[in-house]
Amino acid sequence: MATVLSVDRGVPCPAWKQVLSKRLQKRTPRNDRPSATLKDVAQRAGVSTATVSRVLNAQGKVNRETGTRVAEAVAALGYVPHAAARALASRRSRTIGAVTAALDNPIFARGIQALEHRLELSGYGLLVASSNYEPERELKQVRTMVERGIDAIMLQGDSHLPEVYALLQRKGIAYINTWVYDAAATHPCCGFNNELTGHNLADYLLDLGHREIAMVAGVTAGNDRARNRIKGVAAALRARGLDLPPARVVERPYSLSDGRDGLRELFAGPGPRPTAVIGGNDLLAIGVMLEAQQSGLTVPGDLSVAGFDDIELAANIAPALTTIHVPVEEICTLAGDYLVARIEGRPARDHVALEARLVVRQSTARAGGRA
Amino acid sequence: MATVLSVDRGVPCPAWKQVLSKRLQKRTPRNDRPSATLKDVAQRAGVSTATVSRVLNAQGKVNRETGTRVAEAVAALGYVPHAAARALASRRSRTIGAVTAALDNPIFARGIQALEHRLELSGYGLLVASSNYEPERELKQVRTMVERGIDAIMLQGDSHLPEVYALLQRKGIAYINTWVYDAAATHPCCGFNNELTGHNLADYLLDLGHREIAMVAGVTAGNDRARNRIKGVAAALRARGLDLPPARVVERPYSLSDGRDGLRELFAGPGPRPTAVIGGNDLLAIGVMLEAQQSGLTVPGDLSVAGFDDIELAANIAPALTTIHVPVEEICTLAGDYLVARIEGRPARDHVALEARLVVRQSTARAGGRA
DNA sequence: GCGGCGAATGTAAGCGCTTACTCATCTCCG
DNA sequence: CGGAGATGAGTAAGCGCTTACATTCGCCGC
Repeated sequence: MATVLSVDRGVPCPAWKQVLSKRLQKRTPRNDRPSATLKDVAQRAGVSTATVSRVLNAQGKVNRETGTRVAEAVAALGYVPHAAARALASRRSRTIGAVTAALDNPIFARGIQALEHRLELSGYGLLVASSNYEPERELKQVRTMVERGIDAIMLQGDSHLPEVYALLQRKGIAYINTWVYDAAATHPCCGFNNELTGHNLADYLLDLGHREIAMVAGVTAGNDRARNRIKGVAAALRARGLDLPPARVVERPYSLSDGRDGLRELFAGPGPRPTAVIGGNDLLAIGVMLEAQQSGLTVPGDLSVAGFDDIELAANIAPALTTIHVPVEEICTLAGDYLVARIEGRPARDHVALEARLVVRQSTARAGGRA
Repeated sequence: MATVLSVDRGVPCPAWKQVLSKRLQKRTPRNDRPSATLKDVAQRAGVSTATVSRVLNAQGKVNRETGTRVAEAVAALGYVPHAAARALASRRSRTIGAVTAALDNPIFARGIQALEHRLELSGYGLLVASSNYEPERELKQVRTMVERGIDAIMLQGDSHLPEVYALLQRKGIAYINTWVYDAAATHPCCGFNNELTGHNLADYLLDLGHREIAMVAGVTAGNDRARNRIKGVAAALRARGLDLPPARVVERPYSLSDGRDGLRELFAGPGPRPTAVIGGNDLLAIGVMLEAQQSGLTVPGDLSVAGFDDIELAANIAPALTTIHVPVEEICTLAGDYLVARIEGRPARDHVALEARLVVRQSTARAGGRA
């Protein structure tokens, strides 16, 4: 399709993994120049290490003048505390982990970014990993994060391998499931009711007169959110005496091309063509929309399309996408609030509900009516 | 523009920060159930801690049978090594840092994800932070990462505050600048020549007959890549006796709406309207394209648009975007290779050039010709 | 004038691991 | 058959901090 034209000039063209180099680096032994330690600071300031530690940790209890002297020593020596030593002695690493399904879905990336901002405020670092929606991999990642001594961890969804919960509980590590809300959940969570949003979105399409509704859903294996969204849609249809047969639900990961691909499969299916397609997330929905348009259909004239998430593109593409707005920054910020509170021994609400609202735009219209 | 319609049902609708809770958590003292330590494992296996350590670190030197016995003890106790202790004793944290400009630009998120994958293979964790293109903030983040004991760090671009380089060098921490390549650079780098890609892209448009070329560039303050792309474009124009006056370059962050906004400003400027606009990255370019289309222009008929990066959307949107394909996964994977090699004392090439190719698609056409 | 108290600081015991050394066997040759 | 060299395992000294506990000292009330 796309012509690839190299107009490169001057720079040699190395293939993947072929590289240029100027010189080889010699091994730099760690430990080269031993950095200043607490002891050095203490010596220079003429106090004990305990006092320096107190100053650094702002525990009050220190004479103003002594504090100043220490601060000067710290500055003069360019002293940088050694986190591992601190973690070992205090049994706190001041790092929090987050395992996300996929960083390359912008909605998740935004969440991670929001969490990082929140944690930065409280002086925590953020260790990330992406599980690619594979539970086994998630477990492994949680495990290595636990080894790394994270103080708390943010998870996505609530269907995790039992070992994940067991490990976290055994180690007394605070955790929270995000993107989901269930008042009756046994685990802390912060998010919204995915099934309900699916239900609402389907209701809206039904109200527009659509009867032939299909979905390009996310892959449900190990993904409770995808599952629940489908469940909600199916329930809404059932409530009106309609059905959501398997052939009307195709599962795809989460890219634009997955969405395009999904629509082609739906159209190849048996029975009447759907008049409305719900994407399991905006990327899928937009993929569906682009595929429809590029195969000559108009949206929403010939096909209504809706999604979940409300990524930036949803509001900007033409036609703008009707979708469920997910307050991802809020979810992750609140999750950060929760984790920090738990670490620091403050009480925290462990079931937080946020609202994911339907945002009607131009990609949906009455069934049958052309635009 | 967009109607917001709440069809929420059942779930109360808390405003941002308003939350529901089921019960308050009691403080869980850390240290609750002291986890098994090396010593416990040693005891159970009837060996010394040194032996257990050797087994865990696969240093050979251990009898097969002893090894098995230790492994059993580890499993039986559910032993998880304590990374901080390990880091303190070995002076290696097995974590690497990455500070990116913005995680919510999908191209960067993909890079981080690729890096994480690479590091996972070698057993390293990834600490992330996003600087929002603010040098001061980057410095602060590098500093806290250094405190956290990262073994190495990946940076974006090559214009960092001198304190950043100084700190890293003083601490003997390996680092690499990504997204840039300069054979003569004093710092390790892995990427491509941004100026050259700007030059190539402009040449291509000039070859199509465009003379009125404008840019919606990234914000240049503290961003060498944005600066160099502009520089390349300007050089190409100059080489053909043309000019790139300040009014023809507007700077915007990196979102779709920034792109739309940028085009409006360009159109409001003096002189003839540009016939081709280059976006400082694909998000900006696509924003430009959407704005043009939604204000009644056709792309590429009335306006040619091109970008940099080649995000997934570029190939899928209509018309598909002509852009510079940036091999971000390769860049970050190679950067990971480099950092791991340096940490482990292996030699590594410290100037790696990759190619960023022009990919011609449908958003550009001959000047004057409608489609 | 003395016991007592609180504030400011020092002392030192670890936190859980790695690793340089040491030591005991065992193997293999001359 | 003695000793050099391997090999496998143990001993113990930290790594750089935090923190419980001890100490010092000035000051107050009676």
